[in-house]
Amino acid sequence: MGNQEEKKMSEKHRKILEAAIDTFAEKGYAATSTNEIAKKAGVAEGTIFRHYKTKKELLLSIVSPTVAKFVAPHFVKSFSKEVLEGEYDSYEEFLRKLAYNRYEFIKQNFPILKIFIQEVAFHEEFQKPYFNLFKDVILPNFTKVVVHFQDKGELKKLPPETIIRFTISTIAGTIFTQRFLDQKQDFNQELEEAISFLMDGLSPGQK
Amino acid sequence: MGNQEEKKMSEKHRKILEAAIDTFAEKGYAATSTNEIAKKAGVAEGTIFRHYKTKKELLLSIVSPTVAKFVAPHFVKSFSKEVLEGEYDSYEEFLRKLAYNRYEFIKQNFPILKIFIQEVAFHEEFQKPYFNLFKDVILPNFTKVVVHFQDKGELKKLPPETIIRFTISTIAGTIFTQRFLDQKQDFNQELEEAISFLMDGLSPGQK
Amino acid sequence: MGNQEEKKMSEKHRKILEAAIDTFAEKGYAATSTNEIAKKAGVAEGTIFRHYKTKKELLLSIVSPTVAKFVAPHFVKSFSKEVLEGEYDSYEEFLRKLAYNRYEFIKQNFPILKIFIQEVAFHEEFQKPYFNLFKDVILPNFTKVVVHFQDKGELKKLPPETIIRFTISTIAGTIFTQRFLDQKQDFNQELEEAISFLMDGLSPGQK
Amino acid sequence: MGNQEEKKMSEKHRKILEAAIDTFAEKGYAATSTNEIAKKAGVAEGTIFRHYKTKKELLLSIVSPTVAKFVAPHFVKSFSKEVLEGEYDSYEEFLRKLAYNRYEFIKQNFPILKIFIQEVAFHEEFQKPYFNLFKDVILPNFTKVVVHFQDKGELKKLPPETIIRFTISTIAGTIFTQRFLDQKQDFNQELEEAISFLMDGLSPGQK
DNA sequence: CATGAATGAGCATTCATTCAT
DNA sequence: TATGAATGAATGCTCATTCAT
Repeated sequence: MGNQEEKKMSEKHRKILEAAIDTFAEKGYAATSTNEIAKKAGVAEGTIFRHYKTKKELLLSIVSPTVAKFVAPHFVKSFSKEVLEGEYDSYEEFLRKLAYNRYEFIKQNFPILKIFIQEVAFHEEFQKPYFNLFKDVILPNFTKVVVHFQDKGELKKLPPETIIRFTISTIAGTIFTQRFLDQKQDFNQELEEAISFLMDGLSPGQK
Repeated sequence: MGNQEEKKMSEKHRKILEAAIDTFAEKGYAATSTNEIAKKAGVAEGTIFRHYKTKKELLLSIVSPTVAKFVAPHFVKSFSKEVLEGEYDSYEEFLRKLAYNRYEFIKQNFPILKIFIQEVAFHEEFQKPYFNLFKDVILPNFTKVVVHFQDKGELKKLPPETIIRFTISTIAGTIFTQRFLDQKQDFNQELEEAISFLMDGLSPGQK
Repeated sequence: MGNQEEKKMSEKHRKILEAAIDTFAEKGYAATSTNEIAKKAGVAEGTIFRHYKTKKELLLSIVSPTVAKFVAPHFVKSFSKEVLEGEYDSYEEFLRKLAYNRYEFIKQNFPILKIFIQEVAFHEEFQKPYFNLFKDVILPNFTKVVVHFQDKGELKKLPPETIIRFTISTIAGTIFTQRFLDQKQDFNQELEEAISFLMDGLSPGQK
Repeated sequence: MGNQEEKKMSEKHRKILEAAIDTFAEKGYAATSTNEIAKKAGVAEGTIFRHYKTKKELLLSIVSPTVAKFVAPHFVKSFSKEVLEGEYDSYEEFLRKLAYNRYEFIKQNFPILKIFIQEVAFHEEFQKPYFNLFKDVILPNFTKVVVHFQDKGELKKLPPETIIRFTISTIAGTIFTQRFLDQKQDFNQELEEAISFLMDGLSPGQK
């Protein structure tokens, strides 16, 4: 969004992209016709195919870069000890940074992420690369963080994937509720409740 | 599944239903053609429209009863004090029953529930009734349970919806992980970990 | 034309075939649109595709059986000596039968053969099978005939393929001229001239 | 080919022409897109239309001059008696010159002539002028040659068009076979066989 | 209840051609 | 002269739906 590639685009090209995002998000990829996108973008239908060979290529060009960016920032840098100790004093602080950061990104790229979530089940092109990214990059790095704080005695000695699962479930549930159900609520407060729920549930002290 | 309505169905009718469920789940409603369903079911295309006026009616007839059943059993009976005290000795026991029960149901009706989750965003016919069911029946009854155990001192004095959210997030996350990622894991053990995480996170004691 | 397969066809199906033959012959395969065929046949465009999966399948279904029949009758039976001596007293008589027979067939199937000749250069599906049929069936059998009459002293001792080439060129040229240039001429007379030209050119006597 | 007009052409213009000839010959005019020509020529699609108002004009500009040249040289000069007696001692010598000459031309301009033969049936712009050229120039001049040698007693007293037909059929058949079937054969020898076949078939002696 | 031929609107995509740069 | 983005009509083909049998 608003990144370098879009700078080089012609007005019409940008309009096509916007129209496609809107319509894919609203009605789903399969139920959106190129005719509809063209009309909404104010261009001829043929123009779409000057920029994208197929409708599917249009979908990929919308979804891929944003999802890559969504997943990347916190985890692609390798989590050396310095990074861990320098950046996060506690698992609680790590959670807080993670949650706020992802929440902002979701707020700004909501339609594209919605398209991804809707379509990922139906397009193999999506499944493999992102599943691998998760398994090979995110999960190992996330695990390092968890082990680090388990070693410091801040977290229960559960399997790291289990702790990760609880963390992601709780934060995702909080963000999801905020977006879809009670958008008027104060997100900060909800998030702090989620964090203290998580810390209570994951701390070894009370066993 | 195997309920009364299906008993009355002709062989061909049942085949149509099965083919539709399979294909909708695999490729999505919009990307599935009635021709494809007919072929997979071994019937003429016209036969589908003898039983369902439109393709959408076929979708609704697949999704609606199952989703209703998914949502109903635990919550449709009004949760009077007797029910509560008779059936659940603790929030932990309630959780355990809830989780196992829902897990079994999901396992048996997975394709249909997948269709619902994929399509709910695109069909208003789905959104209102189920949103209302949730708001007017499930949430109030679930709230009664939570308040009941808050009164007994088993749960933190957070807003009940917050507790409900943590509960659902954690259990849904556990079931989801089981279904999609590590299907070989022992579900019982994972669920017990989730329950004890939840109880630790939601109990007032350790503050 | 008017054969068994067509008997089973619905009225609309037959109309599609007729319209396609007419239009392919008149404008060429690539320059003919399915829309045009549908209009000429008085059916909906979709109807064409109920009967033929693609436009190309329609072309093949028109051309293949007729060309097969064109090529087959004289040459598919293996030309044993009995056949040769029983059926043809002289090369001249063989020529006469061949020419009249092919001429009748061409007259009756002219548009389809025209389509074949126009399209054979562009569709590999045509080239291989018919080239092989020619090389493996027609040429060897035709060669037997020629050698037979060379042995009887009726034909020059040229390579049989050369004699075949002169024979085909002359007869094809005669038929072609008749069809395209002077259709009012008497074909019988032209053919007899061609035969006596051929016999004069191919007989060993006058060397 | 390499003539005056092409001298004045820009590099790009020449590339367009070459690409168009190749592609028209390979796939046919109607099945060739201007986009494809542009890509093969390494120019922008618009550039084609700087040089030729329409795709059809491009076709005409390719085919017309070459076909005109093919047909012209032997016959456009009016065949006065002096020409006849000066240039050709016998019908046989005339045939030999005609055949070698046309064969060389065909060899050098094969793709363009192929395009012409494929397309002549579908474009009226081709049919009339070349048919007229044949009828008004070639046929009368060719007839003069035939009559000349009939008067000298070298040829049968058949109608001249019949003799012309046998001549063209045989020579065309020889060239065609050489081009399409057995390209390894020695053309000279094949041609001499054809000529002696023609002379035997057309000489009055043996009647 | 079941068929399958038929429909015509709609689909993604390609086309020859235009035109501002 | 050459470009390449843009067009809108046309393309081959698919769609959900209808209906006579």
